[in-house]
Amino acid sequence: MIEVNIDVYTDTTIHDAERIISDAVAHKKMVLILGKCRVEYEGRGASRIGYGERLVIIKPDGAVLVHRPTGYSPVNWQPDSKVIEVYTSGVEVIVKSVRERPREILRLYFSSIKAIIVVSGMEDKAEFIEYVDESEIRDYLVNHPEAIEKGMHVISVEKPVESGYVDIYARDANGTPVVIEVKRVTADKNAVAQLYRYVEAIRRENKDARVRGILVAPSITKNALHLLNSLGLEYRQIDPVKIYRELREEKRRGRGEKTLLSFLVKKQ
Amino acid sequence: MIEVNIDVYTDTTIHDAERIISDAVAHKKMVLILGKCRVEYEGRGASRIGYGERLVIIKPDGAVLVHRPTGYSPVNWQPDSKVIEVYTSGVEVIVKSVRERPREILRLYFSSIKAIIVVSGMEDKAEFIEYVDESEIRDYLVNHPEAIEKGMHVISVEKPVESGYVDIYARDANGTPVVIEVKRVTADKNAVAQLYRYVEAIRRENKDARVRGILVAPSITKNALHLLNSLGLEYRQIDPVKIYRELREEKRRGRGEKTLLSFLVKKQ
DNA sequence: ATTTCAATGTCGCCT
DNA sequence: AGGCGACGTTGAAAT
Repeated sequence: MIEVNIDVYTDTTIHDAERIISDAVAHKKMVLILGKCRVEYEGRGASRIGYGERLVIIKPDGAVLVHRPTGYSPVNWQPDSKVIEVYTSGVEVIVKSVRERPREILRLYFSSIKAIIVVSGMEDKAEFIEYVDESEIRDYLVNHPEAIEKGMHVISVEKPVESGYVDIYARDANGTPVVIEVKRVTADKNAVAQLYRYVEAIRRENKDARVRGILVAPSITKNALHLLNSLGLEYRQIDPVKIYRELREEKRRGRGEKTLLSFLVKKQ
Repeated sequence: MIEVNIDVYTDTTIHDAERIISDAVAHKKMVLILGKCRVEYEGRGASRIGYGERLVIIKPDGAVLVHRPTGYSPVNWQPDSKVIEVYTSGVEVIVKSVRERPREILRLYFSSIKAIIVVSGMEDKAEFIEYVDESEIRDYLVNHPEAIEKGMHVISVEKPVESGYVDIYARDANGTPVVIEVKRVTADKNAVAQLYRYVEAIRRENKDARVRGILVAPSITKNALHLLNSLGLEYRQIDPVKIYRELREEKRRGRGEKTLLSFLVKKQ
């Protein structure tokens, strides 16, 4: 198994720095450089910035980031680059990063280098998961009520009742009213109490005790489930990630139908 | 004079790591952390990512960047944050960054930390200079309308209309109104739609259908050109690099003759 | 403080 | 590879 290895070089000579960086880049390692540099960029745009102390990151895939001491975004960068040349003028260490398509060149001129950190064997295979918010889950369930239960059909969304709003008000296959409360994260006793209040409100409205209450969430705490059961309410598990992917898929499919006119009608 | 100072810590215990990072953040130093972590984000959106080896940057202004081994953009970030808490569960070092307006929380859970680099006294006062931007191209065309078409004369610049601003409002050799939209990069359908909206707005204003629309850009996408043609609009190609050089030349030439008044008259 | 518009936007997906 | 739309867009200028 490969292990992360980190080499730190401080107070190097210009020539050592050139060799160390050059070597690391050649071996597709990640390099961090802390030093004073000026930067020139030319490509889609063109810019330059004089000497300042900066953090430069060169990633194994050729991405280059020049960070100033403040701010979220790099002052200069290269999203990726095929060729990274490292050389020296005798006085400065120069890093030249070239990107094709679009043709862009980034040049870093280091007048002094405080530290070089070379990192090899970094591994990050984790999947980035973006999940949906509650309203998106609710809208998805409105469009796919069968995901809650076969034969379910939606009557209204965000229906106002005494104590708030019922996320989804529906009827099941038998025509029995159903109050559906949606949570994006683990449901707790508060969520159960909320659902119960809404169910009671609808029962009073309908003068009918046969109103079901369903709590829809990715998970539920033990205590909340116990309370739910004792109140005669129900729980349906959903997978937000699955819904997220379904939504993405739907969005993607919908995009295809877009016509010239629909584009023009669209604001901006 | 303050000097840049760099402290590198490797193979620290969880508790030492917590103390070092906490201390550095408190003293508004820049911190680089190389280690294995998972990340949770919640705010405008919500995301999580499991354990992976990453580079985390905490800047003196509270900006936080979580970088994977590849790619330009951080997998998670905080543009700036008022509060950064560093603590430990005994097993993990946890960094919690909170941003107000919009309320966003970023949590990093380090299961192992390979290296901590603390940088203090970084100074970067250099000014970032961008050579040609859209407004410079626009101003160039305002001063050289013949570059667009012989006989063209400018009526107004940044003329406000319903849906935005017309870059250049002009009349051609025949006196016909012309709406000119300038783009510094390849024009796409958005640019065409924008121009079309402005042309329509001017037609309504003038109660005159004889309004020309010209999109000025270094290049245009195939679809955009097709849309442009079907809407009866026109395209003129310009070369930003050439304009950049002309501007340089003019600036150089003009420098000698420049008087206080000529400068004051000049926009911006 | 809010809104609007451009961006070396970047990124991912599709043609 | 190029077009197209979305983004936790970011960032700056104008309101």
